[in-house]
Amino acid sequence: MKFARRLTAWKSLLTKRAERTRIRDEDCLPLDTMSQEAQKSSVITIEHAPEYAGEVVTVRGWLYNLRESGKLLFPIFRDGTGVMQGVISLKEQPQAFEALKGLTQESSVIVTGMIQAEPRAPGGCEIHIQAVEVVQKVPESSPYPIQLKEHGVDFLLDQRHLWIRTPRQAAILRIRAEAIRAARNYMDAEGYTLTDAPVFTPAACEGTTTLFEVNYIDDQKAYLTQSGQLYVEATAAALGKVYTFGPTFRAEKSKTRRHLTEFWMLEPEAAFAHLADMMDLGEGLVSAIVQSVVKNRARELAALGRDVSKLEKIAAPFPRVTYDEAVKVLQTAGNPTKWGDDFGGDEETLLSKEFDKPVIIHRYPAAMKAFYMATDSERPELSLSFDMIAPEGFGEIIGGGERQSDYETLVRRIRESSLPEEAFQWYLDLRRYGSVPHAGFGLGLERTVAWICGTEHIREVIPFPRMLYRVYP
RNA sequence: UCCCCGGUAGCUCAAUGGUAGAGCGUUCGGCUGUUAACCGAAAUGUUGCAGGUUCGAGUCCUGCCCGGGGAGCCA
Repeated sequence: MKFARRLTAWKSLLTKRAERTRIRDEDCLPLDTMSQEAQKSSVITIEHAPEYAGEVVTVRGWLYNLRESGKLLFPIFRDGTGVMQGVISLKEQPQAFEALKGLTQESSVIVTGMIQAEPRAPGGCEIHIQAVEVVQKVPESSPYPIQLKEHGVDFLLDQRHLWIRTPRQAAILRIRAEAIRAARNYMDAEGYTLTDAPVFTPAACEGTTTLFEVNYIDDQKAYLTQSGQLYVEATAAALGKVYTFGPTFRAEKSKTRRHLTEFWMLEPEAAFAHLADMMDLGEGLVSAIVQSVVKNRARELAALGRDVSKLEKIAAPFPRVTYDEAVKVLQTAGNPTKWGDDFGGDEETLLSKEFDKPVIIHRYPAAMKAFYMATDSERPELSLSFDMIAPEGFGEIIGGGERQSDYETLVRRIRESSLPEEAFQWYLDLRRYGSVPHAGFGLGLERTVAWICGTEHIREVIPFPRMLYRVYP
């Protein structure tokens, strides 16, 4: 009902805007009218502009801001790779001056001019404009809604399709891409094969209350996956060492800065692997991701104002404490946690503040972990599980452990968890036909990227966040 | 589901129960080195919705809607 109401509101808002935004023909220039200057000069991206000092080049992008000072204009252009200031005087370039004067924010432009080092310009160089082609002028009657000033969260999320144009958001999305690339490179180099888990599933992997139910063909019900875990166990028995990387969905009624209803997980699984192997893999993976971002996305981290010295310290090995020890640490710090309690956000933050690296907590009580988790043979009340908590209070980024490989125990755990046994027959086959010890984990991409970027809220690190009561745009 | 905070111009926010305002953006004018430029002027309102109290409600009361933060749960 809430969605329906909001959708109606959005539709009327969009209709109103469309009425205001009728674009006139004279606002647009066909691309074949490119000036002779533009046709002669080489097209470059702003990130490489300093390398072209002294040369005449063409930049294609959008007008980010325009400062006017009489017969002198200072437009700032952005092209997705960065922003660069331009300068133009009425006296020297009257035609281009008129084209730029009064031009509205986010109008699309093709600009030709000479790159010059300029200490007074943000970024250290600027373009002395010789020719401008306005590809599309944003009409004054409906100016670009996002200004160069503070905005509220609700407004920005409604404008997410435009918000991602701002330099800060663009930097975050580039860091996300780098994190994904680094993670896949690391997993591939470790001999893991990428396999994909289905998005439609017949039953729950985690709790049943957080499933998104969808109508499948012919009145069947299906559910959006909460985790690729069970499928990756099957492919591990087929290929040995595997991982999935894809979206997962949880209908948790959670409104916190750490939650999305749709988020991406990287889930490795290896046959004949044990808890310690996965803790090693997890710290190696996280180190590789962080170091790759530090090395290849220094500009973006600087744009975010991130303290890179904290990230530079992130290298394996990470500190490891058992659940038993963690409870003692918390109690010593005056926290009321008792043995058997799960750790909430406060407890995680308290524990992570003890270290300047992610901390691994292992061997949680079996009662608080999922049905497929193996138990410690020496202390059956403990599970062979581990979590990795990010520093600086960014919360749990990895959860995993060794899987229950015994058929009878697994059947009993499925019954105890009130899960539909028939839906898990294929999964139980993995214990009928050549069951082996195996282990894996899930790494939450957005929480990891949020920590690396130091963002206040996880919603900024995914292009189009899906959250409780928000599926637009 | 529960607790706390909020909803006023396109945006960010003001406004002892007593004439709804400012800055930004937009429009018009000025300015040859601006840094979210600056200076001058103009236009812009169903104060989330519905009731109630009152001579009078943006302000107080009740209900509802919407959003934010957090708890539980989780990556």
